[in-house]
Amino acid sequence: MNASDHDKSCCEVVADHENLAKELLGGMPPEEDLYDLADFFKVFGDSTRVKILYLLLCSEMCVGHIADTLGMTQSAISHQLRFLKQMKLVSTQREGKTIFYSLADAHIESILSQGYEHIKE
Amino acid sequence: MNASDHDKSCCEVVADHENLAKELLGGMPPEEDLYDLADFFKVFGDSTRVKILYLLLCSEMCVGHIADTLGMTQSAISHQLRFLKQMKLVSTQREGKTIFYSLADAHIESILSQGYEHIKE
DNA sequence: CAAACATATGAGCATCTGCTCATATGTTCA
DNA sequence: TGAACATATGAGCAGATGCTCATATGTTTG
Repeated sequence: MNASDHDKSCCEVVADHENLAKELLGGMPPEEDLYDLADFFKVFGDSTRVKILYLLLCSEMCVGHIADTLGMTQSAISHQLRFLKQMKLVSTQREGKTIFYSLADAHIESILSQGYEHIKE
Repeated sequence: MNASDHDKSCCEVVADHENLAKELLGGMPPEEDLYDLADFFKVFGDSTRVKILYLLLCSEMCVGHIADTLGMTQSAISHQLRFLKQMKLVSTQREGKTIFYSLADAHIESILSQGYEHIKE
């Protein structure tokens, strides 16, 4: 069975099923935003990145320090930080040889804590 | 360079670097919770699932109707709904042959909207 | 019970992801 | 300038992911 085979009689009686679909789709953000949104949440969908974000919630940190604290390689952390930076969740500040990473978005803490509330139910 | 090779002198002077790491790790949720948290956010990290959640935000819907509205196969949607159910984001209610899915968590709307705020900056 | 309908599920496959390894880039200081 | 340090990055690989296709399960109705 593919997308167009659904017998609409299963749901409440609706005069024009196609128009309802359009109406529902019209009520949500545009397609492109939904992709961006999914990409944004992908950031939080990996435990390494979540750990990094939690660390940065306490204070800004350099790459090597994050790697040490999490017991991971500098390379792995650096790759993830690049991703976090692309997604504008962290920002950097160079001081000599070292580069400090810090959170760049105010929503992060509340998003994390709301997710945490969910899994703790 | 691996995790233990980092020369701690790059950061602020800290008396006992290892203890600081433990302290930072102690300030965040336990390892297992962080995995659960990442798994939770993984749900929002796919545009198909985000679309489903947005639809269910409007009203409960049956599988075939969701598939139709999104222009995807019944199978694809059913697989995703199973995942959403496992993660306790949706719940089901059978009425005869059809099964209605609805949101099962109050955090979903605010998590989605905070994510949306972020990408709209 | 058999046919029709709604949904669920397992296998298979192409793509994506997150790591490692080696190496490059950039900075400081002797 | 060259050595040491901090970070970035590209290639490659194993495992995860999201779909399709075929089929199974469950429900209603003739």
